Amino acid sequence: MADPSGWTAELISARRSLARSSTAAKVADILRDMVMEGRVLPGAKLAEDSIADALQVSRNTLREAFRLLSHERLVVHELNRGVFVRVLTEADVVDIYRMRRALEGAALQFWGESADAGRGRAPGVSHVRSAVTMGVAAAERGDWDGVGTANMHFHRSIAALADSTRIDEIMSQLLAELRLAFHVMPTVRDFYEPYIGDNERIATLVEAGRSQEAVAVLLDYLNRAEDQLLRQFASKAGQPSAQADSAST
Amino acid sequence: MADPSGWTAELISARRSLARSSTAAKVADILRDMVMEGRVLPGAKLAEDSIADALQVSRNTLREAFRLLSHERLVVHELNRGVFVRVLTEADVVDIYRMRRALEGAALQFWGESADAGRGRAPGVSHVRSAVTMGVAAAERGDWDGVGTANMHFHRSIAALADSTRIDEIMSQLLAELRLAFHVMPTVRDFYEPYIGDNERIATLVEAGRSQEAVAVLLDYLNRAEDQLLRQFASKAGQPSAQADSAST
DNA sequence: GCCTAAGGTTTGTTGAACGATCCTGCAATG
DNA sequence: CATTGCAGGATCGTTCAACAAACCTTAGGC
Repeated sequence: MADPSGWTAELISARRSLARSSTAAKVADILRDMVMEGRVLPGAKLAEDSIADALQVSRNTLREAFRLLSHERLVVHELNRGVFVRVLTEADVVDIYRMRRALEGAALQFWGESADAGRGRAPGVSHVRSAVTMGVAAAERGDWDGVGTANMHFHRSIAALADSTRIDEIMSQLLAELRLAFHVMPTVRDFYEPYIGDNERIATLVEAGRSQEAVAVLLDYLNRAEDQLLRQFASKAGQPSAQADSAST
Repeated sequence: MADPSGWTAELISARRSLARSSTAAKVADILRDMVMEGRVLPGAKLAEDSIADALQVSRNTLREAFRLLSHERLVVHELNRGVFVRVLTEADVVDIYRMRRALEGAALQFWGESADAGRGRAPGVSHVRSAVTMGVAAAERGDWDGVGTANMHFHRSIAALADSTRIDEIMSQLLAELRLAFHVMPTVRDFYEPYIGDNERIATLVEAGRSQEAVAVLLDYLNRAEDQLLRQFASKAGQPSAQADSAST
């Protein structure tokens, strides 16, 4: 009998394409992407009729999709008024960074105490490094959106050192939330440029198994990034609100 | 003019009862409570028709409620098959404790580094202590459900030292998920009794501002609790599955 | 400018209908 | 006996239409 692992291995890799999902879940995916990519800005109203018409789905299906999104903090569901893209507040930013310090800091610290740290080349560490490489390359070609994307990959790979699906999921949500702030920021370059070297330093320390130092640099970075973002909020405080947009206009 | 703070204070306290919520959200609350209290066991199917009939709501409203619940990991939504109360796996337990070590550990550590720790009687600390008191009293009267509830309050108050609504929320969800395991456990006393003294020790260390030692005791507790729970899973591995219950039977 | 009322719009819920999918039971076959 | 195939029934997912409730906008009066 010929080795079956060849063609059954192909079946295994084909499994992903069999995944079905409900229309409500698909609609939620579409809306989430539009929000995360800034094609619908914070404050915008997601009007049921126009979206249901545009996507050619029933209003009930759309409502299910809204309910699916409501836990992700990208939209806010206001009773009898509808669903809106979240406007991130300063308190949100403070809370998000508080949680990032807890999760990313703990992930890095516990990883450092584990057996893997003595072998600096574990799989998770290579993801940390490749995110740095990606960010440096994007910066060199002036692609600041790409720098931001690489930075998100970097921080997700730090958290992923914890090897926890729950932590991965929460981390994704936190970074998605932060994107809401960036969509209304004057320029992304000003935010990311100062920190490219930090990621490089952290990666090097991680590879060397010097996790306590890596934690210190990481926490320092998170503190500075939080401060910078809050300063952006403060400098916008006097400007008129340009965020009351609607999906129907 | 008489002091208005008396009757306006009553208005303020009555505000909570004015909070409106949609029927879908109310239905989700009812179902969540039933799952968390073990009135519907893990593996049970939440059949649309019978629940909609029982609650006298439309099937569409119930479906919205299911979608509201789907992020909380208490139920699992299977396409074309329905919604089921989650059966917690060993991998779930490992992941939950991994995240608890990250969150509770970080909350306690960062709190220790903050200005509050030198004043061991900050508001959050009193909640830690009162949860301990509550647990000891419950144990003395043999109320082991009460001990479990107090233990949950204890760990939530530890995480709440982080002063983060997101951390509080995640912590609540993690502890709710763990309840799923306890609903199918032979006896809760065996689980909690060994740990009452740990909570006492942690609280005393927190009050004394000795946060590093408190972190060490906490992490040790979490490791032991995880091991014990996993041993319970292993000892159940050969038993027939009594979990394929249905809400309609 | 402020307040009130009326009208229009939108949301939340309901119920019925239909198609797709799954589950169960039974029969046929090797 | 084990496996496969088929039919029927049950359930889920989606759609549609309808209606009531709540909100928003506009117009008029003071």
